[in-house]
This record gives sequence, C-alpha cells and structure tokens, in this order.
Amino acid sequence: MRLTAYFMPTLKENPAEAEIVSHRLMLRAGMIRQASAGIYSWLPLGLRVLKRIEQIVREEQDRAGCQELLMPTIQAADLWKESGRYDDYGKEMLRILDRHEREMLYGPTNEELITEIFRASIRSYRELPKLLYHIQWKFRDEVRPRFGVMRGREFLMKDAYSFDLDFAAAKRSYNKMFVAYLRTFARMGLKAIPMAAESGPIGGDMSHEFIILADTGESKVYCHRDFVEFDVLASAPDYDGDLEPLVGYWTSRYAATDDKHDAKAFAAVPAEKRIEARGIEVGHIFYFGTKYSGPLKAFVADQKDEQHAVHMGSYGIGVSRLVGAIIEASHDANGIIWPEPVAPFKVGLINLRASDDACVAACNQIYDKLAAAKIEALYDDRDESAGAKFAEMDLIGLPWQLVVGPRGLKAGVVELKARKSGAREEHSLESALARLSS
RNA sequence: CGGGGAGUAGCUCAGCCUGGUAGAGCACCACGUUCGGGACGUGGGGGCCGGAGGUUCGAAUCCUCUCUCCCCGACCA
Repeated sequence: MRLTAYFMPTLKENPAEAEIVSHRLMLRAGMIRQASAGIYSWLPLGLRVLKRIEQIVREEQDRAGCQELLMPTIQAADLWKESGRYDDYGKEMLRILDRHEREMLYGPTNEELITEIFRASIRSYRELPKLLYHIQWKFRDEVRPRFGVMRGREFLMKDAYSFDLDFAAAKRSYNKMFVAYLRTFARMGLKAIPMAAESGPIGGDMSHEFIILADTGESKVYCHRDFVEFDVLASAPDYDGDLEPLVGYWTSRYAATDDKHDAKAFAAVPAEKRIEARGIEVGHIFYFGTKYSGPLKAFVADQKDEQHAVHMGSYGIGVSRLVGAIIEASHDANGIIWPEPVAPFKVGLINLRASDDACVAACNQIYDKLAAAKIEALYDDRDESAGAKFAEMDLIGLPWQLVVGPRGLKAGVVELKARKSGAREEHSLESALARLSS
C-alpha cells in the first residue's frame, strides 16, 4: 500500500480526550476515530489489526474443534424473558422497539440465542459434545465507557458455547477452551495468565479470567511469578487427548483476581515469587452447568433415554479490546510496537528522497518485489522530510522499516531497521528481502 | 449513578475574571530554498466561540437552561 493513497490520518499531538497510552496511540496512528462515548469507527489501519487478531482467534477456535457460526446483533426480547435475564440485565442492555412496537435488544451476549439454536436441533447425547462460536459486535450500555476500545460500549467479542451431557464432559470442553486461549494469546505475543475469577452476572461456578499484566489494567491481580516464565507454544496440544495435565500445570500456581483473592494462600507463595499488579482481562471462560438449559428447556436424551438439561459453558475473548491491550503491553515513547503476527503491515518501505528519480525507481522496484514475495508493505512514497517519515513509521509501529535513500543506493545497500530493538542492518536488496521472508 | 473538569480553526490551546472588529502553534494550499531521524522563507484558505433562551447600545466573555465529551468512584468483557 502506498501511503500517498492510503487513508491513515495521523495526529502529531495527543487528542485531549485520550488518557491512556493505547487510546492515544490508536487515535494518533489513525487506527480509530470516536463516534460517540464508547463507540468507535475503525479506520483502515486499525481494521487491519482487528482482522488479524480476529483471524488468530478464529484459527485457534477451529483448531480446538469449535465451529463458527454467526448470530445477529439484534435479538428479540422473548428468549431473554424466558431465561429471566430480560429483567436482570438492567440498564446495561440496550433495548429497542421495532416498528411493530415489538421489544428488541442489541445483544450484550448470546447464551439465550445459542441455547435456542441448540435446543431446536439437538435431541441426543450421541450428537454431543458441541462447541460453537461466533465473532460478533456486542453492545453493553456501560455507565462509564473509557480507555478507548478497552472499555467501549460497542465491542467485538468472540463468544463460544459448549454443550455436554454431564459435568465430566463439560470439563473436557472447558479444558479445550482453556488451552485454546493460552495458544491464542501467546500467538499475539501476549503473556496472558489464567486466574481464578468470579463468574459475575453470567452465572456459574468454574471460571477463569485470562489476564495481561499492565499498569493501566482495570483489575488488581495477584499471581505467582512462575507464570511469566511458562511457555505455551512449546507443545502443540492434542485436543482429542487428555488436556487435564496441561490445564493442571497452568493452574498449579496461585493466580487470582481481586474478587477471588485469598490473602492467606497468597502469603504462602514465597515473597520473591509474588506478583501484585494490575491486569487487563482479555478472555473469560465459564462453566455454568444448566443455568440456561434448564429454564430454556434444552434437554438431551442419554443412553437410557432419560432427559437431561445440557451442561453448558461460555467462553469470551474481547477481540476489539485486545487491540488496545496489545498496545498497552507493547509500545515505547515513540509509538506502538506491533508483535509481528498482528501487525497491520510487516514492513514500512521508506523512500528518503521522493524527489529523486533514481531513488523513486529503486523504491518502486523494491515495492514490487515485496508484493511478489507476499510481504505486506506500507510504502511511504510521500515527499516529506526523513524525520517526519521515521517518526510516523515509529508511531504506527510496523515490525520492520526498510530505508532507501540516495546515499545507500550509491553504495548498493538499503537499511533494515527492527522497530522493537531499534537495530539497524545494512543489506543488499536481495538479503533484505531474504531477511524479511524468513 | 455520585463527585470533579472541559467544549473557541482539522489537532493542541490562549482569549472569558474586568463585555467593544476572533487569536497562536501545528496541520492544510501555492511558490521558492532544502533534504539520511518530526526543515526554512514568503504568501494564502479555514471559525454561528457546543445549542437555546436571557441581560445589554453591544456577548466567545455575564445569567439561566440544555446537550456532549473527559477524569475519579461504584459497576462491568
């Protein structure tokens, strides 16, 4: 993509409305614009990141045997009355009347709807287990939206739901999601720690929050330092096998959010291993048994043809929140530092002299070769000062910057700079491309 | 929902106390000089001073109401 053709309205100064760093950087990098409190438009650069994250989430859900579907944003109130949550949910639920004065709502979550879909078609234990998910916009009318996309009223969430005959089976589904979450966050370059958590208004009694440690986090958390060293991606999990050892390993040390904090148990952790910090919740998994399947009459027959309310779990990942969370976890004074798997482009091609024909020709050639090699590049072909270009590239945080200028061309070299380390390497064109391809 | 703060140019803000022709920097446009880490000069465009009422000869400025946004708390993915 050529920057002269790209819609990327960056800002030099910090917008007054933005307090925390991820919000500031997202606005300044031209990723989002606020439409109203807690509601954002995603501009091209931001949307690219959002889609990258969404895709990683999708791949890991699929890998774990969870199947994607898509439920609507607008739901009829009836089901919610059936489950009893129409009244319980309160003012956080955005209620709408359609032209027939029928009560509708903008879905804050989807337990009711998915249970309805399930109960309409599944009758037998032989069709279990089932794991279903979708990635859809939600709306929760927060009293005080804040922190940019990290606590918006409208937000993109992946929510998955599991259906099993009994607790033991439900626990296996829970474990699948537990492991899928570890992998999902690790692939985004995040250290997400599963912590014992309150289950909140969704209900239930087996629940973990996946938390990223960050000073700007909303919740106070306590955990064992070992978690920071744990490596998830080392072994690819066998989702058909027994995941209990892996889950057991990840729950073997103390980790709890403020709500579930047990000061005594925490005190038993050696002092040098105690982490008392703030955290951002990026995922939350629950087992809630028959809380919805009971009232909504989602029953299945077992081997003896006895009817049982299905045991359910729900599993959420804040996809849009992750964009902010990743920035909170990965930035410096100059701007964002994207982990490569979620970066909007892999490399920024910087033409230091857009008024120099030879330099332009060289850049065009490099740009074509990058495209041919399927390396996504943002080509800064503007006639701007070098300083301005570097500053803007640092701000938007692409993993690599490929710098092409007359001086280097004379010596037959281009410069490749890693955004994260700041390391600069001189390369021939071929070796630079090879480096980027590896 | 309680407490606090702010709405003036695309962005950051001054002006308001003490009423009298709407400002600066950045951004934008034109021309020229520059050009390896946010260049410089000259000229230019852009504002119903959030909205509505009121006071006044006269309101960005004073008064009343209202809307919006932000921060702290409570609540929450």
